[in-house]
Amino acid sequence: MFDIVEEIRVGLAHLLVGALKAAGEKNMIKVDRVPDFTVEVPREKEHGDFATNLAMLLAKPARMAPRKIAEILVQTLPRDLAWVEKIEIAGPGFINFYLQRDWVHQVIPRIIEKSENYGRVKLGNGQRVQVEFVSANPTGLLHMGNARGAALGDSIASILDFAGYDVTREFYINDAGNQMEKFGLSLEARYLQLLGNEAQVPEDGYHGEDIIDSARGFLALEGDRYLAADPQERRSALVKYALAEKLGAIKKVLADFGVHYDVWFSEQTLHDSGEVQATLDYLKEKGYIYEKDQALWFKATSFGVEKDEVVVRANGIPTYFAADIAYHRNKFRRGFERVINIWGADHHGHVARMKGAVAALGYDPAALEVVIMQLVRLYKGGEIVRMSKRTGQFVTLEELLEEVGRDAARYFFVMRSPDSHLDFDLDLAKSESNDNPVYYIQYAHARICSIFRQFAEQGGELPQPSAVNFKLLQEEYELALARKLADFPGEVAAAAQNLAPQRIARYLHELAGLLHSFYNSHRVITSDRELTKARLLLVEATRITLKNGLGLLGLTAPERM
RNA sequence: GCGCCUGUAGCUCAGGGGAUAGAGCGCCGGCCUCCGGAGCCGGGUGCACAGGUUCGAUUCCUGUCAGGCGCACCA
Repeated sequence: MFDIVEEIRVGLAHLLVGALKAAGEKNMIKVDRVPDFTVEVPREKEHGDFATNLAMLLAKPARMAPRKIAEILVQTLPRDLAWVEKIEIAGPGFINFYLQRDWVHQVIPRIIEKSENYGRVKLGNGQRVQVEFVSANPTGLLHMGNARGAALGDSIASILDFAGYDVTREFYINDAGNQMEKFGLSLEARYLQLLGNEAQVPEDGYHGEDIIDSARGFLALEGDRYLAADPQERRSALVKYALAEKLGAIKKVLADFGVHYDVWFSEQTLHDSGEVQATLDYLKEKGYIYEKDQALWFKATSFGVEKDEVVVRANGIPTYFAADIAYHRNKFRRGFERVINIWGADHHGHVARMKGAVAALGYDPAALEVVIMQLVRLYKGGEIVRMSKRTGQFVTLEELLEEVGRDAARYFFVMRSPDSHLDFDLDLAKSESNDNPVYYIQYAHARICSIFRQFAEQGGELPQPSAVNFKLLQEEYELALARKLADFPGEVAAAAQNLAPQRIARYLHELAGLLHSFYNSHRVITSDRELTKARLLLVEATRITLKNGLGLLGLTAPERM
């Protein structure tokens, strides 16, 4: 563990518990148990480096005034704490710890030693986690919702990896079921139209122009020889061709977006391998399946869900839900201890029954975690752009990448909570992309690199940390910067625990702000050689932290901009 | 009607049981011939409303109001 802040917190908590016990033995404070207190970093730095609410929590059980309790605790604490400068009792009964000013200095050599691993924490203990995200229908292009899911899922996966989990990124390909029928009918209509025939894309089919492109591609390859073919055969050939093409396009645009998967999982294979049937048989055996109106139903109500769900239609074809149950069984059988799905808000109704199904399969429903992200609303020219595939009027991820670029797009999607609706103003993103906060962060990184280039031109080399006196860093901005650097591992842990990449985005923005403030107040390279060395390593530690954090969000850390 | 998410500054949004609630955009005013001005510094009567729990609520709970999304033998 390379988290200084955490070490100090735990250390202070132990000391406080010790003091409470000692006071108890002397009958000065009488309580049955130690309350669930916190040691926190106060928001106001006037309140010290760390503060605890222990005394206030003891007030009631000990039947004493909190400030009185605080006094006793402080007196009982060991006196030989060299690293603590002073302890104060403040406000309603906070105990504030002021550490020796330079405690943060030790973080700098640690960061440089850890380098690209600075910020890694051992939260996951190698636990196997699967993150499934995007999983868009391979019948079209990726839209804004998919893009948000891609940025979120990939960042969550990266953060979990950094937090010590064994992460697998997976894309579930919905290449089976009803939509494949519609896909075939839509392609067929376009194909026939291209050949000058009368044909209509079904109303509930796919009306996007990309379907015409696919039909055109098929036509170029196969000519008109499917004109007279059996319609079933014709559609099958069209689907086979278009599916490969669509999937290829999806893979490519995701790669351009910086998203790479470990596993591409085909729904069809679940049907072909008999896993869907086997899963249904298993549930039936367990008594969770019954027949009604010629359909087979899953007893979701046994798991607190409002109503039961059809798993096999009256026509004998299993539903999407049946396949999804089989898919989740497959996931758990592969040994994942945590299964995380990133879903759009329009799928939230699916969460409860999916968890019910997981429970029915004999797995812990809590092992399935679903991050629901609210939908993206796209604005253009002050008006909402509909993203419906039906109208064929949606902006694709590809277009977004062309217009605002990968870094800006990814940062935009990840900077806010998944719970929050996202209004994406395309005009703003296009016309003012330079104002995007991502550049602010990247600029901090580039600035530091620029200093190093400057220094190298003068023949300088980065010093070894052991040859540097970090205590020379006493300016307010220097200390604030070092202090912020020390927070990084804790931020990674918090982001991982809450599946909240926006915490990293905020952290980086704040860190970059401190670097810019420091930069504008002090020069790194000066005639004072010792101070120059210390500052060079301070900004080097900052550069490493920025780069690691940007990496977690899938953003580049440019050396020049 | 039922369920999930959301109501924080002019706008878009972070944050979060504590001691003085933040950022970006926009607006106004400044920045030393010096490491990159995509930067810095200064300027803010804001936590939807009403109850409850608590030593302490903007944060947790309940209700009301408002917005979004679901509630298929679609996926």
